[in-house]
Amino acid sequence: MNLVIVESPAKGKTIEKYLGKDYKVLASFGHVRDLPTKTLGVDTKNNFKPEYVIPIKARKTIATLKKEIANADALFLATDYDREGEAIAFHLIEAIKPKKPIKRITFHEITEPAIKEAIKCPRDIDMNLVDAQQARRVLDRLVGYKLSPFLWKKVAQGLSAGRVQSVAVRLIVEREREIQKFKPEEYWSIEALLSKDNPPAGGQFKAILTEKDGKKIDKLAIKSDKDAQKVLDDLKNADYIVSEIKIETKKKYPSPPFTTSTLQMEAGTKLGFTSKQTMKLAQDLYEDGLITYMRTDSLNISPMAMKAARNVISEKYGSRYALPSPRFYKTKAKGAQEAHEAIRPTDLAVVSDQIRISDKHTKLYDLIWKRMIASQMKEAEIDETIVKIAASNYGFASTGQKIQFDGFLKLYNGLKKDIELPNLAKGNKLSLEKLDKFQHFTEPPARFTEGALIKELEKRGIGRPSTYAPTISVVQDRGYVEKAQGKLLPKDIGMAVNDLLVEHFPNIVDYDFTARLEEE
DNA sequence: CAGTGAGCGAGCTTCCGCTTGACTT
Repeated sequence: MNLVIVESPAKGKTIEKYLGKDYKVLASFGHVRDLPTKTLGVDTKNNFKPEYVIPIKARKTIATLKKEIANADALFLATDYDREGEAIAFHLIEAIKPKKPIKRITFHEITEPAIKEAIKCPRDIDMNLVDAQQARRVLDRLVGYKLSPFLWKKVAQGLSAGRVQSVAVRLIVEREREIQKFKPEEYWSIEALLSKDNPPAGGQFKAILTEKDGKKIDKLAIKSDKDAQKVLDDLKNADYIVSEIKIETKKKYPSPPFTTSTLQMEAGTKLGFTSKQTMKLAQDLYEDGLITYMRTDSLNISPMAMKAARNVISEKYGSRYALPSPRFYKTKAKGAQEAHEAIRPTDLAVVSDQIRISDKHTKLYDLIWKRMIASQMKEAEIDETIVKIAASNYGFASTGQKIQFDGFLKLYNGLKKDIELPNLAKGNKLSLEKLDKFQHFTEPPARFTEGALIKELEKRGIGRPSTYAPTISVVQDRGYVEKAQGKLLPKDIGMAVNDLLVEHFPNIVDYDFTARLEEE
């Protein structure tokens, strides 16, 4: 018998099924050793040597694993293929001290061929990766456990600061200040309602003023009612003549399948779930074997699932919606480690009607299913007609849109209505039905929603899939930030703490601190 | 002699990232 250790018990069950009776698969339930919580646990005078303990929660796990390894011939460490996973494998050895052969194996997807292949090519623990994790851990501890007491002394008991949470607060505080100092700027737009001469009936369409004396008019160029009125006066006796018609076929491609961050964002905007709620629902779906792992930064899809998607698309929507060969996506997220697949249904034949846990589970599953299927559907083709219209020394433009082929839009993000223009030709004379001026004001930047903040953190490489939702919670629990109408805004204490940290520890709350840490 | 207050020491809070139950509301 061989013992295989993975991080997640749900994953373990699946893998055990693939490996058969010669293998027993157990879970470590995440990390099994960590720095002590009560003390710093870092010897700053001795090359920052970390002191590790086995947390109470992990003691039972370790006891079980020790017992099982005694009966096993060999130990396979199948923790995740990333920095934390490598460290967990290392700590498992340190905590168990197995007297059996140890093999480290890795895979990017939980499919039978991937697992069987992994078992065939074991390797040693990569100590460089382990050391990178230890450095990350020690640094986070030093930052968190040195800065937090500084705040207890200067501001209030129980406050906290850290590499990730303090930057999150900073983003929210600085956005709020931008909004506060924002001065709205007035500007005007001019819109003509036109129709084709002979016959005048029907075929009306709108055109926007875009040019003057052959030059583009800046959006903010017309600053007052007086300026706008002057344009209207100038155009009093103008003839409106079609000067140019351009038709372009544009392709619109589907979004990639979900990662943790995009799932949290989309479930927030489309379903109104908080990131915490989304993760809880996704966890349930995962534990029931309905979706792949939900804490991931990878856009990869197993070849088997690609094929399955193609079949579903051909069957449900017709083969012209299927792609001749699979579409691959590459992650743009800084520091992505891609230990898992993207988030997708494990069996694409299961549709949301069959999910009978709760209404919310059904909705989230439906979103994941559609996003996955759409990502392998053919792109949409949209004909865009741009009409330019000359009116004395001014120029107007109107854009028409016609969907030639809906492709993935049939399933995801819906169809926008066609914008119809009458049949026009260069030189056509148009009659003016109405000429209007509209007042506008520039808008301040928007406050962060949970999703927008997660997107910003991910873009900067700050935080990981497992910490986005907890980070949003902690900045609220500390009283730094509150949510109003779904938007995050700083409270006084959040602003005060931020200013103090920026003043005394500018390099640590710097937006690029994490990026530099990763590089170095 | 009761009440007040200064002074002192002990004990508590805290990070990020990996994972779920076992708790409480």
